Amino acid sequence: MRYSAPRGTNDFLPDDTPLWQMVEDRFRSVAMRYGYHEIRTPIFEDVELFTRSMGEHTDVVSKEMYVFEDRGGRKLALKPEGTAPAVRAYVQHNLAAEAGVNKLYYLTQIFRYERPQAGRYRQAHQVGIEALGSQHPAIDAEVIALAMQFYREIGINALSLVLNSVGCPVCRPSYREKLQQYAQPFKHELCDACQTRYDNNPMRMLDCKRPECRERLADAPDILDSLCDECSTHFTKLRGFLDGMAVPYRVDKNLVRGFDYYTKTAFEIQSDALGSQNALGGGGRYDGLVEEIGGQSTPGIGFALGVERAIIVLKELGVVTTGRKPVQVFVAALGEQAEAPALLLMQQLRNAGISVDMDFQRRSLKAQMKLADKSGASYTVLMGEDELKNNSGLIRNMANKQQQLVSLDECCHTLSQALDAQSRR
RNA sequence: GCGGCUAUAGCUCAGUUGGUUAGAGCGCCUGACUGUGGCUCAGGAGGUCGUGGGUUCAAAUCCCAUUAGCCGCCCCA
Repeated sequence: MRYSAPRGTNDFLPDDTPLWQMVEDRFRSVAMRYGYHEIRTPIFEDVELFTRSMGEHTDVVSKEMYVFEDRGGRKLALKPEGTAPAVRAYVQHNLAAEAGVNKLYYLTQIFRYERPQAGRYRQAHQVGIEALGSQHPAIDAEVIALAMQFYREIGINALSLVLNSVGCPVCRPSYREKLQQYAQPFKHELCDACQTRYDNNPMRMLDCKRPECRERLADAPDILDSLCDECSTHFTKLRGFLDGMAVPYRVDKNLVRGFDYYTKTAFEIQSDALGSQNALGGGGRYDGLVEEIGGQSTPGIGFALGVERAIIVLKELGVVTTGRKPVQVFVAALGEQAEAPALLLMQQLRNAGISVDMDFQRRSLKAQMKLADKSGASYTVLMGEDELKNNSGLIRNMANKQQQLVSLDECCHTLSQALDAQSRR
């Protein structure tokens, strides 16, 4: 029997992982510069955490969660998103007791039972942040700026930032009613999905992609005209901050986010390099979520960005190099008597912080040189009969073929200096 | 969950109207160079033709099912 990875999951092989590491490293680096701290939460949680926070009528909750019961009868779910678990941990450990705003970042895997497609997998990776404890629009602006800076630093510039406000419990209900009233006369002409949305979540009709629905709803009431004073002021200030920071964006009154917990600010980052999965990431404010999960009423805002999608875009743009990282030194040992000295030298080099590899298949010198070349090593140390007679190794500079016989005691020091000089260049 | 396209070597792909031992390029191994990489040349290894059934004298090729990937819908990261 030959096994393969389950549907919708991926193996990331040594040629892939350096690119992933680059993306992850730069995300950490940007998040740190914005004053965020890493949080790690379990890969599974109580099912209820997600049904309560995201809303039981959302697709993710109603038909995409990996739900299971453990041997103790607990109803659990593999996490389908990162916000609810982070907020749960925030409440559980009373992080609110800390001074100031809690700024958290995470890198996580998420699980959703969906039909796989490029950029859409059953096990996917997200990086995200959550800022808890401020309702000031300045934090919204900072969160959005962070996301855009992250993309810039990994090498993605051609993006559109789409912005909207989805209101709050004060103004949203009346807007929903307005929308229903508006659509009521032609409700039966909308697609099946929209007819369901009409009842469950009328705002979702607005981002329907069907041309017929779009046309019918083109002149629907604008949520931005229906915002309460507080939401309206918040949105205006946010726009002012973004303008001030020179973060370009586009307001789209039809942008609606998928989960129920969003309030006020909603944003999405899109790329043309992706197909129908054109959202690289998105986020928004969730001022009611902490309370919903059982904490003190606390405002919050965050985002989640899809790592797979970012990597698809990077490859599409051709701005990145893939492949393994080179080692610095390769040791070519000839014959059995060279094995022990070779191992010793490698330990010395590694203790000195230098990456080293050798051949472990007892191959010919020629074959070992080929491996050395493939490994990307800057230097190869040849240890054969002649060298060992003199208690030495022959250090070969792979770039210019210059060779130098150096006593084994000096090899580590010599290589270390040569590599330093090289990296300074 | 719905509709469609695809599946041949590690990778990218050829494979005529079904017709003997299924090919190429790259990669891998060996040698030319018995202790020296990249270039070149010469050899070589490697394939249950995704899987299971069926039609046929004969199937990589036609039919059905199944699995997986991709495209659109849906959803979203």
